[in-house]
Amino acid sequence: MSTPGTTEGTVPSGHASPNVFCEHCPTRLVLDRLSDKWVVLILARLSEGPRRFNQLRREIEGVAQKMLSQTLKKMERDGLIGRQAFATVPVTVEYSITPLGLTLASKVVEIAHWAEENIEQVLAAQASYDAN
Amino acid sequence: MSTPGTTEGTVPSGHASPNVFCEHCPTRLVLDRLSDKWVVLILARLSEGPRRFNQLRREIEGVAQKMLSQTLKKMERDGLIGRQAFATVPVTVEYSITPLGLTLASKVVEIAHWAEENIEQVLAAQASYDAN
DNA sequence: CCGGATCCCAAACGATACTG
DNA sequence: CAGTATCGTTTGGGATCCGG
Repeated sequence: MSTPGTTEGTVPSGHASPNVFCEHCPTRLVLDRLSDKWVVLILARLSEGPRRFNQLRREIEGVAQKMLSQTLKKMERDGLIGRQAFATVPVTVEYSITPLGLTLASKVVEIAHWAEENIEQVLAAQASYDAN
Repeated sequence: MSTPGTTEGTVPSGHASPNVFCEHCPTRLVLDRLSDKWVVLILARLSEGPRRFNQLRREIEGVAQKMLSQTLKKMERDGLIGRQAFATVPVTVEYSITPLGLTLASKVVEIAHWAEENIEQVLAAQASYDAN
């Protein structure tokens, strides 16, 4: 990435450049977000347009309410999505993607596409590996 | 992705098309791999060239031997990386990326780049959020 | 409808020690 | 050098109930 082959970044302009390979670099936080299993799917959905809470819940199979609300809160904190509540009764809440989130989403949907396109090769490799 | 707005894929050719939003679709396996915290970093390193075990260990700060060998084994099973042992003494093992792994790596390094480029915006958003 | 609070289990992860 | 084995801790995440 920044400085292949080294463990700490050089300093090209101002302060230490971020380097995901460095243990305590905050960029690791971003990669950790992708570990949050649902972030990828939420980003993909919201990049198509705003969604209400239960709407998202239905569209993303298998997610528990707790995980969804937790994940949405984290993503809001990270500035990836926005949240707007309408004082209807019962209350309506709408989540939307931010410009920042959209740039990440564009990268992330490519991973999803890759998964859909190459899953068969992966499954074949697994079968072959397990045959030994 | 495949069929936005629905929960199950249509069947264009042969069998059900993969759909990451579908709960039990195997494409979820791929996304789960990215949850393996070290996969991204290993892919990035190996896409630069082959590495020996301890070489990788040194280049990826903070990884435990156990996690590294576990993760490498999974990735080999998935067909993302190759493993070659040389009967030297002591034994030498070299890991390299496969053509399949390389296509995924190209997507994944973009995420890493995004992290390095946008981390400040994320940190700022967090600070702003926490101020409330 | 949109969540928060609580409980609980399984999996991930890390540290250490040991082996071919 | 390149792992495996074991143990203990931490975290993710699902189920359920409750409240605004």
